[in-house]
Amino acid sequence: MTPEFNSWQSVQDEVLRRIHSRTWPPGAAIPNEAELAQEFGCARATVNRALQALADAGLLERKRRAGTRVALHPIRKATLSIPILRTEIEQRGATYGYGLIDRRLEVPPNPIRTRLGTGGAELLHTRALHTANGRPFVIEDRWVNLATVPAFAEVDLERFSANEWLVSHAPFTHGDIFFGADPCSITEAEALGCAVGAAVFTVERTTWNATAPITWVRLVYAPGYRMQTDL
Amino acid sequence: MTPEFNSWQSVQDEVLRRIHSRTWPPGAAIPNEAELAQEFGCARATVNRALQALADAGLLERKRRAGTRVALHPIRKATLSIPILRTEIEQRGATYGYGLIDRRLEVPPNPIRTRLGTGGAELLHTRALHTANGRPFVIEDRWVNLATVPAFAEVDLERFSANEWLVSHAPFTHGDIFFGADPCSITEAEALGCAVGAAVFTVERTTWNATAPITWVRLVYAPGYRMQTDL
DNA sequence: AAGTGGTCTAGACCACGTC
DNA sequence: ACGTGGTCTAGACCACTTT
Repeated sequence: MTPEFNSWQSVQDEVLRRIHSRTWPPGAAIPNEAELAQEFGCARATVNRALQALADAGLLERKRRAGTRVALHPIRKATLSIPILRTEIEQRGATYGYGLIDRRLEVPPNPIRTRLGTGGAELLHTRALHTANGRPFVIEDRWVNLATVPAFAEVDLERFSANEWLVSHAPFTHGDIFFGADPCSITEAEALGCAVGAAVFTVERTTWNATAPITWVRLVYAPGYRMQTDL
Repeated sequence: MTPEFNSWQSVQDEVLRRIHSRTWPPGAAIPNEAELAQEFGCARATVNRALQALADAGLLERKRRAGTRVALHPIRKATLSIPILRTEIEQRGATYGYGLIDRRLEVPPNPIRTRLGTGGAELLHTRALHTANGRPFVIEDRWVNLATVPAFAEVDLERFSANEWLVSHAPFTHGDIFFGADPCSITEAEALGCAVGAAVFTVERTTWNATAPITWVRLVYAPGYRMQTDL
């Protein structure tokens, strides 16, 4: 007798099997939800849930009226979780440490001013070092827009990292993030205790609350750092 | 009168508003689905859909019996789409080019052999250069396990890149991916036309089909490359 | 115009984890 | 043990897009 597919996961597994076995080759249209529901002996909503998950994963392409097709070039989507730095370090089984390097009110250089759109206003510029087992792990170089987050001016940055405070007190609605590789500058090399010009992994993140810019941060990881995720 | 929340998106917006306005502060428990459904005047399934989306986004933490809480440290999840290299270059408005550098059957060095778990077997080692507007963009250094993908042995790699062929012909069930920054080696510098030791962004990806290893690939991007995504 | 996916509803049962 | 989220169902209406 026909096996039963009474959970959306089992439906998803079966659809995956047909894609991998090329029963439904790349580019082909697959039966519509109603037909599949009948074949699988379940409700259409269950099929919908399964297909939607596969479309999110990039394996199917769905359009109203046009139906559902197997993606020609399955674009894999890797999800990076971006935890606070303390958690990132502790998850590696290391002891977390933190120290403030610098904190001053000043007008940011042009590229940052432009990205944040804060014009000629002064922002709070903070620099800090996060350590793992006492060894330099990452530099946090940050500009905070006090016009959006006035309470940040009062935070005792000797004790709490800007990273942590902002995450729990200044929710953002959207932002962008860039990953790259750069040669280590002189001041960065000094803080990280590595050679000038060494290849370092960098992250630059800008966040907004609605249209109000909150902060721009550049993270410079010590040489050898790798960021990982599963597919 | 009470506004109506008859779509899961509007429910999500309202919940978001309450989180941002700290009506429901970080760490607090929020009413259960049945209560919210009644308050919002919609079905519980609609509330469920909204809360589930927010939990996926890392803003809520849900546990059976324990209920739903606002996350203390909202872990942002950035999703990177990993397209085939041709598309990545064309999306930047550049002309895509491709050239095979090398192709030979050999036993991989120990680290790669260990990662793939192929023991002392020979794998197909290919090296290729992908160009944007004729300028070196990324080196693709790849080991393919012919035991899993025998058809790959017949592919004309002068015409089709390994990247593209594998994506459409060798679906993988899972894999992992590492991002890092490395100093450019001599051979890499030669292919990319940059200085030896320059900081380059690197990606290392391993993929399996069930338990069978398919391929290991290292991508070395030309200096200055950045990977971007939105939050 | 018509067919497809997208979503909502009301009710039900279940799995899990906390109490 | 029991309350919570997780899911399934059957039916319905709607939005979109292609024909």
